[in-house]
Amino acid sequence: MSMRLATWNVNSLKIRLPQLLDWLAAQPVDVVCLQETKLTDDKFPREAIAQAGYDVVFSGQPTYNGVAILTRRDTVGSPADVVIGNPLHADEQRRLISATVAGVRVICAYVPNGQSIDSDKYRYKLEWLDRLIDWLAPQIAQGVPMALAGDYNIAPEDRDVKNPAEWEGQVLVSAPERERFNRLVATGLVDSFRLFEQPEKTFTWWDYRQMAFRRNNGLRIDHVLVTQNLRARVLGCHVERDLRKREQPSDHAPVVVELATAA
DNA sequence: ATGGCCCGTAGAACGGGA
Repeated sequence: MSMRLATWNVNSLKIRLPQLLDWLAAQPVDVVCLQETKLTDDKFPREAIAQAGYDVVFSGQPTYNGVAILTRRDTVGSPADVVIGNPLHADEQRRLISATVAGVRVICAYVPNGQSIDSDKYRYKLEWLDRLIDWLAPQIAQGVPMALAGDYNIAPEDRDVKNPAEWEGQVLVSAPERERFNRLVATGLVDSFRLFEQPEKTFTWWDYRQMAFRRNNGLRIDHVLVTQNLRARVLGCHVERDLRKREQPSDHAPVVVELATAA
């Protein structure tokens, strides 16, 4: 037995809801972490998602950000112990929601983009990641089985970038961001994707411009990190690339992890 | 070519995303 956990930056759930429902109907996953829902809570499509067989918890705001966790009712049940945001970091931006699902602490994260390295938004990004580490590290040290799934807005290594030379020093690949990613890993996490042999040039985001997807000019910036105590249960990890081929796609494709059910 | 596209919210040749 196993359960499948996915993360997907939908870039507006209002626009992407039909694709989300199509995807879940064709290929049901048990847990879905969404980012950039861009919906206030009163506009969240709770009913449509319930009719698809999922419970959902969410935290949104107008125009920007917004996160949600969907759980398949007949396999993993409802999300428990829901926490919105980071208790150590008062933040008006809705970028974090977490819940316990089938014994796993699931953290759904939308890491700030940073815009450019000379921007205030970049400093906010680094600070935000520091506060995330401050919050999660003690829980990881205590042995809480955890999956940190989301849009990290960080390509951890040059092999996660189609054209590293073009990106050198830029936001998404800069050394301080990668240092935060590595520090997060060092608290006791592992990148599910790298537990397996993967096709070269596998990415999760492609710019809408310049036919970037057709040229596979992308970056791998969406990740599912899991605690070491879950490592042996990770059966696979892949990018759901086909969703990026659809009409009116999100610029991100989902990442899906298959996790063996606890013995 | 210091831009190309997509989204929400205005009601803007805009801000933000990445």
